[in-house]
Amino acid sequence: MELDRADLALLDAVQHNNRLTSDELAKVANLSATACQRRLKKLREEGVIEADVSIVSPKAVGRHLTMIVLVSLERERADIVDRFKAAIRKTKDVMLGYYVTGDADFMLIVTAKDMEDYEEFTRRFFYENHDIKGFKTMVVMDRVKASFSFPIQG
Amino acid sequence: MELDRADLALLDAVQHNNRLTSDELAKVANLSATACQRRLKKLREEGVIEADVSIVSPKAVGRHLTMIVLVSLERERADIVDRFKAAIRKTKDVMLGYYVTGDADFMLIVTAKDMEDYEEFTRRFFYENHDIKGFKTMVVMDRVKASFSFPIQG
DNA sequence: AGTGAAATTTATCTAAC
DNA sequence: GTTAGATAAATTTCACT
Repeated sequence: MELDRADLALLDAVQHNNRLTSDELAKVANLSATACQRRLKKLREEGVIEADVSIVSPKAVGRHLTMIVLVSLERERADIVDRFKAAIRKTKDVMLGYYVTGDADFMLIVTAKDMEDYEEFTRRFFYENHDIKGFKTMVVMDRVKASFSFPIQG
Repeated sequence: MELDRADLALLDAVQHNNRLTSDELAKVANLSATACQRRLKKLREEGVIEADVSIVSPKAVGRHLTMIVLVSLERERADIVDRFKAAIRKTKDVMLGYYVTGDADFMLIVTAKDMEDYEEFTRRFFYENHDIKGFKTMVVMDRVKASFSFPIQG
């Protein structure tokens, strides 16, 4: 899908705040409110906007721990990789999961209520999975930034 | 802030989709639409809901590369750490930034248009910063999961 | 306190052009 | 792409438990 300057301006606005009214969006895009709505509808239909979500404070709902986990598989075979991807997708404790090159095969961001909860997760997710060679956990001390946004037309 | 079962149900709903109408939310929370709106307003004011955003497809706007970067500082001194946190916050290329324990001091998720763009970022962000001992980049081959949500009451 | 129903305000959608 | 009118949703008010 081709994106013009107005589309990019709208995307940049809603990736920071998707509760702006059409009138507010009209100003940033220099367009009418109706045009903005039509464009955003299309951007959602085309998958340029993948989702619209509220970012909930993990601490406020009792997820006091966040972990960065680097995972190495026994073999980087397509079926093994795919099986692990499926496991990531269906496991709610895993917030983010990336398949990467380099020292590790996967990087996960996992939330847990406490250390016991995390340990329970690792038993369930890692120790019962024979495809996994090993994993390394880094405990998050401070979430410095979690903007889920990136430069649009910069 | 104290959260009851209805609050948690609302949070779980909107962390997956914040464009649900109050009538739809009323069903999931077993409450009236008015009550849902009031609760969500308070959850936003209290910071339980930190933000409401659209998740934009990085590829669709030309951010074809995502990198996981593990950063080590020369010394883990408070002022150095704080200065680096400030740099993270003001740098738009950095989507996520965590201060962590373990092998690295920081884990960043960075997007870039292409390799040249990423290299330019590393020069600007890392090589000019004398507090940084080193960094290790892992290229993302597949973003398996990016839900930004976690289990609520589970 | 927190709820829910009705009235008001506000925003969104559906045409028309 | 816009403007204007119809539709729908979010706020506000208020009576209630």
